Amino acid sequence: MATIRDVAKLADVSVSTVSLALSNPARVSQKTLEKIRQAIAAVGFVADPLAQSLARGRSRMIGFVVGNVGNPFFGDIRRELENYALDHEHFVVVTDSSGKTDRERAMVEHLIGLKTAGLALSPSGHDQDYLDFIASLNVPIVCFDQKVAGIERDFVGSDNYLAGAMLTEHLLQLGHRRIAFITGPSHMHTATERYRGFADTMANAGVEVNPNFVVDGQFTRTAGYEAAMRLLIQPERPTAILGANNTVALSALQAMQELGFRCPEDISLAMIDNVQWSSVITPRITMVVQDTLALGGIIARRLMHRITNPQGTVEPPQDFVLTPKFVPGNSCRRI
Amino acid sequence: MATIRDVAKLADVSVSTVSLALSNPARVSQKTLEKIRQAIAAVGFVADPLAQSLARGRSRMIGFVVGNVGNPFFGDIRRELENYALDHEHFVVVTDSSGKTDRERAMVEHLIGLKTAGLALSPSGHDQDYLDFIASLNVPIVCFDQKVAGIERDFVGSDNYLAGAMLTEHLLQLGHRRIAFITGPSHMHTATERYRGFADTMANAGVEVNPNFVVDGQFTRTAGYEAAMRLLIQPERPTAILGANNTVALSALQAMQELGFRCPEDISLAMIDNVQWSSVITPRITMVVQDTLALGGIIARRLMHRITNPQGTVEPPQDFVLTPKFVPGNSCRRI
DNA sequence: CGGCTAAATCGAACCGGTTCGATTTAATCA
DNA sequence: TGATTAAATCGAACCGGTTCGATTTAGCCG
Repeated sequence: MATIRDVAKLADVSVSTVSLALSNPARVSQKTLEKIRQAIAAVGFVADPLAQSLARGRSRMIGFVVGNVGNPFFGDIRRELENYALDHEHFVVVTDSSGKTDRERAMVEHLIGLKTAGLALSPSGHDQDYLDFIASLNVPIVCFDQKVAGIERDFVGSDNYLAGAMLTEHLLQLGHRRIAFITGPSHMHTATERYRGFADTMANAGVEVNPNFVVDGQFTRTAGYEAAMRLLIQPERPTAILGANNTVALSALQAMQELGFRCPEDISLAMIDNVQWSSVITPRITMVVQDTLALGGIIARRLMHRITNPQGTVEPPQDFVLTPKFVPGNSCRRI
Repeated sequence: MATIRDVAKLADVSVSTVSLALSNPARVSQKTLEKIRQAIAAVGFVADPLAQSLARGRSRMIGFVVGNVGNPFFGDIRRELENYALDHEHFVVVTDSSGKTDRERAMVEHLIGLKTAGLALSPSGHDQDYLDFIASLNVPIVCFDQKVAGIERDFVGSDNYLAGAMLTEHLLQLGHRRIAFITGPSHMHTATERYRGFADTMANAGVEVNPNFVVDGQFTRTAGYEAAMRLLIQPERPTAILGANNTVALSALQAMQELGFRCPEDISLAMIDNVQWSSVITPRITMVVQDTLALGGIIARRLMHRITNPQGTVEPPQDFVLTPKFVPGNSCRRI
């Protein structure tokens, strides 16, 4: 592999001039520039990104840290970020924490070690130690999806309270009163906000929530399935189930099917967040979806903005909260 | 951030001794080792991975390159690889080419620039230029999923011919004769093999394939949908559709539903490869699935083996081909 | 044409490690 | 106790760039 010194030798200039020509061509004379250009082409020089990063103290990589890259929600965001980053000569490296906080932290540490230019992070940690860790990082970071109290960074996400409220209102309008709610982990902002939206809307309508109708689905398939089963075996069953995310809602659908309940004839179902093949799932689930492409775009622009504008003018962290959209299906019936 | 020189100074030894103590403690005396240990703890030293990679010419990163990280098939493999890699102190960076060959190449180049220890690659390229490029890389590479003729590397995948043949035989056994096949891109090994399995099995059974019953679904949603529509508007319709992968098959299901065909009453459907929420899709599609966890495990072990055993004994590339598994659903009826 | 300034170029130090031949120290044995 | 050898440690070069103060060159003016 050709190095910058090979180029310098061939072009008969100093190494520093070659470096300068590469980073700031305007400051090098025309004929020198031309000599260097030819020399670069002749030896096939490509700058070593590792050496550059070491010397500069910054790389051109952007770290993307999520709990599950397989989730299409994150997939869309990743794609948007990646396209935007590539346009700006940055490179996205994706890491997946599998939802484990300690692994997430290890990955962030690793990315920091790589001197990444910036981080797009969907944080799952919430203890003080983790918050201090994030705060200590001197790198542009845009958090998304999960708003964690105590992290003073840009945040991009959806109005989760509204999402929960919208679906609850919809079910109330259809005449449902015995509405069950499958929640997510209590330390997750999305989970608690969606639940708040549900609870407040029920209260506002003067409908009391049966405590047995609120079950924890952990946003996972197994816990969601179990939670749904607990709902379905009660003597007085709910007439509608509201899943706080796609995973628990579909787990509920599976449980319903297995026990022989029909949806929506026997029980209505609604969920927050889309899923890849929603159009071929019977019934089509009524849902509230996030504008993933818009979210991805905002994350990308905000992060690149932070990266390219050094901390000169210390812009305070900002929240970007988008309104989710109601997408009717045929999984909710009027009663 | 503390450097190795800080440690050396505090421990009152030379920099090279500290480095040696870190990489090969056995070659350093007990008391020196202890001094160094304490110094490291005192200054909070952590080796800079960039500097290490630059000096060593190799990093501890493994590149994972696929066309779509969102595909659960790749997701499972990624997870297996990641777990195994972390156990061996390596770090997986995931990149997604979005199925674009030029982007895939750019990403591989970038990963090579990062001096990755090894690559797990599901190649999409196939022209000679690309093959030469891959051949020129002096890094352990394990290819998977797509077997590309001309790439002399370890390969891990499933028996796709068998997968196509199994489902075809199943449909034949149920009495189907007018079986349609939605193919994938002709340059993809998985697509052609699956088709061969279908065609051979039909021929062996003495059943002629209606040329109008073989349509190209490109393994994508839009093309798959279009292909399925073409099948469904024919005056003499197929009694069964075999999708060469999950995407085209589900697109076909969607098309059938939209036109009012019932599955399996009107038309049977079968597919190769699982999909995340197959259990809640009605009907449950009869399919042949790959053992993704096993594939991931083999890829991981093979790659780490290549990484840790330098090319001393130049083991020839090896193919690992697993047998896929038949998973009955209720999307195929006897006629 | 000398003097002054801006532009162009250079040299050396630096980023933070690794590596390896050279040197010092310690252990072994005659 | 001195010679021999192995073990421990060191110093300097190196990986491949960047950076910045110093030096050289060029351009302009009086």
